[in-house]
Amino acid sequence: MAPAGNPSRDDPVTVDRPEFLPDPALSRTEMESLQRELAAAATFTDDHDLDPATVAIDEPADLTDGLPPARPEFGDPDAPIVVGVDQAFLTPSDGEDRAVSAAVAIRDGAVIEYASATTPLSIPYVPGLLAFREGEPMLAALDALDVEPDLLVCDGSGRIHFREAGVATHVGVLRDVPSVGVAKSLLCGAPDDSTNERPAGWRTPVRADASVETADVDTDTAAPVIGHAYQSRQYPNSRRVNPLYVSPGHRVAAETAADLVEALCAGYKLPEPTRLADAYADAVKRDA
DNA sequence: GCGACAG
DNA sequence: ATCTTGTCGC
Repeated sequence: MAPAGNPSRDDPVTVDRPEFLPDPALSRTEMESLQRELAAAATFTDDHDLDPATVAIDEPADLTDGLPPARPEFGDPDAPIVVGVDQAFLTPSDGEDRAVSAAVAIRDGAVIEYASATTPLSIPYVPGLLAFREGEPMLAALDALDVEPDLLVCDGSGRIHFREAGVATHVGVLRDVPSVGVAKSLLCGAPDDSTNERPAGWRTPVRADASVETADVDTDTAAPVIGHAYQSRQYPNSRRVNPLYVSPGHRVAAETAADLVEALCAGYKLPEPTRLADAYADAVKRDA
């Protein structure tokens, strides 16, 4: 049940904007200036035909007995295709580290395709430069997909980023496809309200702070909203679950990004596309 | 110098 | 992200 392309790292990756490729060989300074140019090319307003209602997922997938089989013939063939992307890592004590990138395409609430790619990792994780470590693996997995995504749901930040160019923005601009970033912790910025003890469904804007260099953080003007803290799940008598940090990747406004992610959540903390991509990445990692 | 930092 | 069993609380 896991048909998966397996492109090698040397296969050229398909992009609409090759000048923004996240080349891991760049210097840190070059990576940062590339991100500034990327942010300038990104669109943080709605430029798509998506309606949260048409991508909504009502029933969570049952993962207790493995991943659900891909059923391309199921559901409305004209519904938007939402693709969740996530990575897992292979760390042999002797060889090189490799990334397992997984993409899961969902349409009308059903999985229609799985695709993955296993690629060598060139650089370590550096906060703010995640796209240069995981960008190529993600693009390789997206290349292995037969269907064309109408929306990308990336694991990590989009506009919530020092230069407003997180991995969701990076991949979205390269492919010129609407994208949103879903992070489990906050990279930068400041929530309007405290995120403690919030009920499911609650959200608050996240505004740029002094660490966001691309935004003007003056005294009199309110700082721009770069994303939202969204409480996707909570327990009745406990306040342990942390919120999700949702931000625009490309061609989606901050408020809409939160609306879309809310519609894609079906009872678990993570939106279904991310949850399935996470499980699929682990599955590929296990038998590899 | 101190702090703070997606996966 | 990853290394990992039991365990506290829905």
